Amino acid sequence: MTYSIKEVSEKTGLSIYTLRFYDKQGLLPFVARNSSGYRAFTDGDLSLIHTINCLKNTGMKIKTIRQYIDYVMQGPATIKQREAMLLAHRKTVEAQQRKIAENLQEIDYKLNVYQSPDAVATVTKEQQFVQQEKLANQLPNPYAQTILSK
Amino acid sequence: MTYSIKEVSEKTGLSIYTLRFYDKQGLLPFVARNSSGYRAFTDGDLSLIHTINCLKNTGMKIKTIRQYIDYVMQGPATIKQREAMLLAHRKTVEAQQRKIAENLQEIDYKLNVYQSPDAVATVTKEQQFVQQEKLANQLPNPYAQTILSK
DNA sequence: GCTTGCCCTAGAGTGATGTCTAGGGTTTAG
DNA sequence: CTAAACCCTAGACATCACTCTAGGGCAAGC
Repeated sequence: MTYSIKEVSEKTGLSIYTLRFYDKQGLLPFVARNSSGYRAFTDGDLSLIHTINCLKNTGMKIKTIRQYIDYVMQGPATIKQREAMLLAHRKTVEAQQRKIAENLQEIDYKLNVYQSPDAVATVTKEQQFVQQEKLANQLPNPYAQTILSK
Repeated sequence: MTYSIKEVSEKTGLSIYTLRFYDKQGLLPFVARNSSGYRAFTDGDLSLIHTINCLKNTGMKIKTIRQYIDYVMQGPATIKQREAMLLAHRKTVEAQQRKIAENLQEIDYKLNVYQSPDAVATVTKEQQFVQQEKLANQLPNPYAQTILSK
């Protein structure tokens, strides 16, 4: 049993264009063709495409994914190299996660300000501070309206 | 006290090019100019650039960040809108985090296979499965070497 | 045998986010 | 007063990852 590109598109959520693009980029050297030149995807192919998707979704570049796939196509001899690649990638993904978590905290801090009952007062105070700062350096007031009553 | 674009570049890690690009995109309407037309950044500006960076690093598009900054420049009247924007963004960031965590688990699963003492056996078995599958559908063997000894 | 709905390739186009270049002005130390 | 090290703009160029178009082939139902 094999799948057409349309079926694979529906199963994976990748557009037909994207699948062909990946093939052109050398990400799908394992996908065979039938007698009419149509791509014939097997279940094993789907599993590899799933792996490709994982790497892509965690920010790995297509060139790097191709390197990984090339190793896979060379068989068990390249297990060490694959391990090294995934370990390196794992580190960048973890760093990415930490960064996102940090930034999310800052966003939450902002949200807390906006959701507090004193939001208007806090924001007004910030704005006044900025205006004083600009004034002190003889720079124009960047805000639409001036709120300067100390 | 104000900062030059180079100082801000060093403080934020954003390149001078990027800072100017952001300005062109309307992200820095609050940055004033001195008598020579040079940008003069204040501490308040740095704080807003920090916020912009948080939003950017969590995947918010420049257009959307500009909308947020536009609200900020309109003063306390737009607090509700800012809150709504950050809440919506917060949801997408959380979804993003979940997706990354999922994908990382799959990568870890692969890593476990590669790091196991039976790695060669496991990988060889996978490869044999794929080859059987291709054979069963009269498709060519995608691997460099054939390992078909049942 | 003709229409419909697939499939193919090559290559052009798009959108987001920078990055750099050319050409020119400013500031400061010697 | 000049060299070095900044600053500016406009706009070209680059990169990545698609997305689409043109032109054409194949397969199944009426």
